[in-house]
Amino acid sequence: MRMSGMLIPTLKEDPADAEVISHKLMLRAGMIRKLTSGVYSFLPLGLRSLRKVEQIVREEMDSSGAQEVFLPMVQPSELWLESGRWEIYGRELLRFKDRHDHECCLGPTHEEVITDLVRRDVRSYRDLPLNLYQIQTKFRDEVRPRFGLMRGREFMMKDGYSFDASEKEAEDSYVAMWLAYKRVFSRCGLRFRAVEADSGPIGGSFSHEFMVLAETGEDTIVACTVCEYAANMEKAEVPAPPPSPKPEKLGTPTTVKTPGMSTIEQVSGFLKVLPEDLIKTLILTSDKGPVAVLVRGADEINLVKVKNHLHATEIELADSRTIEELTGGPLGFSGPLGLQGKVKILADYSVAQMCNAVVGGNERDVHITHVTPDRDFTPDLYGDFRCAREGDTCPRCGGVMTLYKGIEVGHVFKLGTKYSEAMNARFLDAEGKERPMIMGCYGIGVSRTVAAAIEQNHDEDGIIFPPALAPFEAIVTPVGKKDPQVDETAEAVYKDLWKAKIDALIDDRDERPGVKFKDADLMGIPFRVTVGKKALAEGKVELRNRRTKETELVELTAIAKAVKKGIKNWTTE
RNA sequence: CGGGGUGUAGCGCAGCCUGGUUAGCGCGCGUGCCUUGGGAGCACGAGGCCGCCGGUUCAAAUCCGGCCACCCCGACCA
Repeated sequence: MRMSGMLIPTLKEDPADAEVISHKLMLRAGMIRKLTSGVYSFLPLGLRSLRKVEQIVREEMDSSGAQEVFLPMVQPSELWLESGRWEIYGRELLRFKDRHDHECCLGPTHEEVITDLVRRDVRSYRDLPLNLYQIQTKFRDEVRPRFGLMRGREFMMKDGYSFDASEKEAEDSYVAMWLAYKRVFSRCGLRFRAVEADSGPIGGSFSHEFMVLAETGEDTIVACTVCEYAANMEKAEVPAPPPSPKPEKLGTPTTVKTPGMSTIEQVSGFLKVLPEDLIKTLILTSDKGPVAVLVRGADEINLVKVKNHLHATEIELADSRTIEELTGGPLGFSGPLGLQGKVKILADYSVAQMCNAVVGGNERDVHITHVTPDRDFTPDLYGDFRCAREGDTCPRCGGVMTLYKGIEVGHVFKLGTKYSEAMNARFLDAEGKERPMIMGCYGIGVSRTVAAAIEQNHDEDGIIFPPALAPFEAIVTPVGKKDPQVDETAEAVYKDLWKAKIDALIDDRDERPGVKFKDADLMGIPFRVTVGKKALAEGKVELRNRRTKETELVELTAIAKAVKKGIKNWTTE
């Protein structure tokens, strides 16, 4: 393509309303423009990158046996009432009425539509397994859209759904998608990890998130430095530490006045003890009743773990009134002593090892020191209820765990029979028995993947696209406008690159070299072929790598080959 | 939804507190000259419902009230 005729409105300055780097750079490179909050137009350059991701996804889905379909974006309320999600989905689901007063919504996801489609036309186990996917715009009316394409309301998503006749086959479908996703993100040239995610009531390892590693990620990943184990923070297991003997001599519980000291920092500072010698007592309410959870003062409670342990669907920190009713003391002074029998007490494994700890006194301005678990109180159960920390032990291999920030770009999830039961998607098995299909769902945030690639690959000059996602793989930059030989050579090089099936752009604008170089860098084109008088005198052109900034002189006749080689050997550190 | 902030030319901003000529600056844009290896220079020029509605005033970008939009923090979130 010729740059002179293209709409690539680059900007010198950062737009004021962009915060994260991918958002700033996509706006500056002329890839996207905002229409309204969380809704973006794709300009030619942005669309080309989006299409690159789509194409990779398409190829990998097709080659793993999935079939592409295209489902409606406008959906009738009936389907959502049937699945039960019309009531529970909340305001993220954009609802409206058509001219006949019919309730509709914009599809935030397509379980209902796909299940409806399949149940109408699939009756026999002979038609299974079936794996259908689409690449389409989704709309989720996010409470707070932010960070450009990272969390938009309207975004491009690949969503796929598998239908199987047996658990075994459903697992096969899941694994096939898991492998396809690994290939997709590898081909995109991204540094990523597939991490175990919370799968709620289904349990097991049937939910994986694909995380692009980037400092600006909203999610925290816990990964082993030795083995392959990686999980998101909600899910990351923390194994019970080996039992350690308690000292012979233990202090006696002593009541102390701690006026106005309700936080861990205040109490530990006031009593001159370390936060890890405090026991934090959190009162929670859930649909399974109230519960008290104990963790060490330095640890964070993991509500998802508690929720799963209780088999609850809702859980939250109790309000001050509930705390006073349950413990007799105000918020900030709860402790395990005297709570036994009143409320179920769960304690993190690490609490069992503590001795001479400080706990709340269940009374205003009172704490109790020298409390030792299992002597002064006994929890109903010890378990894994805290968030993992840097340096924790790996639950698989005993290695050391470390934390990363990540951007979720993909999610594979075993759905089981949740939708097939609710919506009656059944088939006849070999024995002629009617059974619900077993489903899985698989998503890739296509537009988010482009943004994540930029978060991971940029420098002070702009984007550094991996060739697989770059809007163009190479840009031909003639410099020295007055020289017809330069222009003619640049044209010839440009045509050579196309002949070699390289996605090439030629900067044929009447601009000074500096402007062309800056724009090429900003757009993140991986390779720049500079055609200038000096090198041309020797029959050569310059080939520059956007990432390494290294330049080599290449014979005119060998330039296409050199670019090909560069693309093939591209590495992201 | 709670808290904070911002709306002035395509982009980035000043002016507002302390009301008063034709509302400024940088970038970008157009024309001409000049220049051509890292966002050149000079000259001329186009471009503004000062977010919207109302109020105060002889007079409002500026003061007051309401509304809207957008951004950030939090809560929320498959």
